[in-house]
Amino acid sequence: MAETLKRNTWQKSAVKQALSEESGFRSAQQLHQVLKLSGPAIGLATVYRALNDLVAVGEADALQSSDGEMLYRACGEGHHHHLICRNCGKTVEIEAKKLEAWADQVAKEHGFSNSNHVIDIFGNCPSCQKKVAK
Amino acid sequence: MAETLKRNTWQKSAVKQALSEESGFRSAQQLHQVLKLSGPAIGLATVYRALNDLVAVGEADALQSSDGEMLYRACGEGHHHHLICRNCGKTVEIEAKKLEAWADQVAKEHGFSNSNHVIDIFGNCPSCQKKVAK
DNA sequence: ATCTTTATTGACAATCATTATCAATAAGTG
DNA sequence: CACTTATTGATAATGATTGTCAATAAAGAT
Repeated sequence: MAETLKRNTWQKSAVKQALSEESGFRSAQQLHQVLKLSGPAIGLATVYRALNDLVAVGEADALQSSDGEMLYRACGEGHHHHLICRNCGKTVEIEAKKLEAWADQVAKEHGFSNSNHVIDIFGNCPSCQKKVAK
Repeated sequence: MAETLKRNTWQKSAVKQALSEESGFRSAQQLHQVLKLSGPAIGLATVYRALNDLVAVGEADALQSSDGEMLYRACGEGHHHHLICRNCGKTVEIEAKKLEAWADQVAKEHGFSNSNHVIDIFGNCPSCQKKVAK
């Protein structure tokens, strides 16, 4: 019952803002790098904790990358999906209203509530294809 | 070019069969346990290698569990997606041929090659909804 | 069946992301 | 200001997965 009360720290704010300034998904490690550069020193463990808090409160979405890394993205402003280059990380935003509807529909059909979804496409972008075209 | 030729070993067969005898998704570590019990000693690394081979050849599907473990499942009649309960982890397989096509299509439109995609829906399954319905 | 080549194995070390520890710090409150 | 304790952060610990490399054993050739 005792709702362990949360305190506001500049670290939490920093993580939250850093995440919201990124357009796509970022790993905790990436965010830590960004934060280390653009401000006071911040601990890696703290970044992880802040991100987990954000996800718990629903202010961030999380997904696992194909290589086992956890990726985070600021949540809220209506979400879109991404087409991501496996090589250079370049991302293209994708509109997919139909998919949004489809996802919710499927969840309902199976009696699932509060549905969320993760839809991302990975591939090799044009410029990276040229480079690899040995 | 040089197609590194594959050899048949009892270890590979054992992993393949062990996986096919399981109904759902199993981790490499789990399979290793099973194999250690029901047969000659087999190395953990070997299990990982065998599983990766199976996935590469399309005889197994792989996905990441929410706690970062890689899970494998026998057979690979094309890949499908999942509806996953946030609470108990129960998963429902989803067919979505249209989405497969859509994903590839989108990738092509943007000049991306070798496209992959991740489409998963999260929610609270019926039975978990009851429990939480405090 | 025996020899040869080299893919494969397996025990263990090495990675890498993430979590746990725990003393020191600072947020919120009276 | 003083006090309580959530939070931080440096570091150790964990745990899954991959790399290493000498020893082993497929598959083909003799």
